Amino acid sequence: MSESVAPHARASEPTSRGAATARRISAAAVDLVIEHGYDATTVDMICAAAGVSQRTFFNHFPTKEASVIGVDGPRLDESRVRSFIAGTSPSILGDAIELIAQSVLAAAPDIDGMRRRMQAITSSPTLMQRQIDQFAVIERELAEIVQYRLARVSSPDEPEGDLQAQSRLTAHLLAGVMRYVAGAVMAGDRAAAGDAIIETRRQLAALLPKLAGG
Amino acid sequence: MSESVAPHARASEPTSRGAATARRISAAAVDLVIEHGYDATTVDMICAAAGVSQRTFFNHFPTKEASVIGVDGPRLDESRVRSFIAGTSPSILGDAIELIAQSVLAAAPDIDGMRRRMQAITSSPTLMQRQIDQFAVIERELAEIVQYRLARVSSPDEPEGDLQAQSRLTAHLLAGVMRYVAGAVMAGDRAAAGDAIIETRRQLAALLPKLAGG
DNA sequence: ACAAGAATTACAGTAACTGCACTTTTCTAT
DNA sequence: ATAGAAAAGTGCAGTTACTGTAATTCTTGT
Repeated sequence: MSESVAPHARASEPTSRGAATARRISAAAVDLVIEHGYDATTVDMICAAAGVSQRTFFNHFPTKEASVIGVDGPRLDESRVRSFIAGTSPSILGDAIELIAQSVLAAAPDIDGMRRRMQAITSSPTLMQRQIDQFAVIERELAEIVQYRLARVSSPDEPEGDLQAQSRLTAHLLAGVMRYVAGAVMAGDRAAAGDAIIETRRQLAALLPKLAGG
Repeated sequence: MSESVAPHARASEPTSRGAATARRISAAAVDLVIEHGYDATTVDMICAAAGVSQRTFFNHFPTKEASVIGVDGPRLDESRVRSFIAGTSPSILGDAIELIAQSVLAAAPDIDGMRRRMQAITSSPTLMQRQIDQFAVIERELAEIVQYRLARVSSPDEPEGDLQAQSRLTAHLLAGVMRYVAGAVMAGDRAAAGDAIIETRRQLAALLPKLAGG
């Protein structure tokens, strides 16, 4: 049936038959979106390119968008979370940015594939928006983690409700920062994502005292 | 044809014929979404309730979503922007929150209608997401405004590029804060939106020094 | 080899949205 | 007041994303 199922990029997992076609579909989607743009790419086109029926497409991906950006957003790395909570650096926000960035990077086994996907995503505001939304999913998780760390630098008589509110607030703040980073990277302000993150930490360090009113 | 076009709530503008039907459609949409939920409400249902053809519906609203949340997001009030820039309060973030909140409130002539719309929006995660996206539109505008204010509390030898980056960052941060406020209001943590804003300012004042690393 | 189960498929249908050509209503100039 | 222009509304046909159902083709353990 299928002539070949991509002879390259077979690094770690055996990946069941189903997952293989999912990757084939996703790859086709990314390619077509890069070539024609998101709106001009129909599901039928993707199916034809992947050698698959439309119904199979929707068995693997809930939406056309998902076939390009992926089904699941990034997850926070368990061990990195632990060291974040235990961290003593004065910049909680900076540490959190690092935590997120490292987790995302760690979850990307295929660098080249990720680069292409990024390229496809930047071609459409819709996709960029969804990508950002995906990041927001870890917000709740993040709020919980920040609360532990925040408790250590707070005065003991501060009510727990405040601490919880501040943690949630921090998580939303972080989402804003990540959004800024994403924007900076996509706008090409910085060559690599790593540079953008370092730069953002620097700006943040200079900015926060002003906002807080030093 | 239409039995009556809502005999109440005719306060200020004459509002051309076209705008009137747009309001009729939107009102029908909000009502139906509150009753059946967003997904279970079809465009055809809205059209029937508004006494309008489907084609007319899409002449007034680009999407089904727009008929519920509105076409345009909030705009910043001109005079309030001026006094924000001229402000001397130590909390820039706090002032900015106030600016946004007041602008949004000022743009809502019909309190009861807004309340109903809010109720409809909260019934669906999709709609909530779109509502938040709408807020993001003023981000660019906000970044420009913040830059003027930020320039006054920065050292004169700080490069302008940094100032610009920090302004943009602040705008994204603010988007995060507004998102938090929206979430708090919708979750019913606070009775009124005004309370939520005041409370958020308080939490922010306590939080920022910790994040900055005092 | 064969039965159980997963993967894929065709088919038919719903719902959002668009372009086009047409009718009706409203506004404006005389 | 009335004609003519402009705006608002409509019907229809078509595209595209997405879903349910039931039949069909692999894949795999024994």
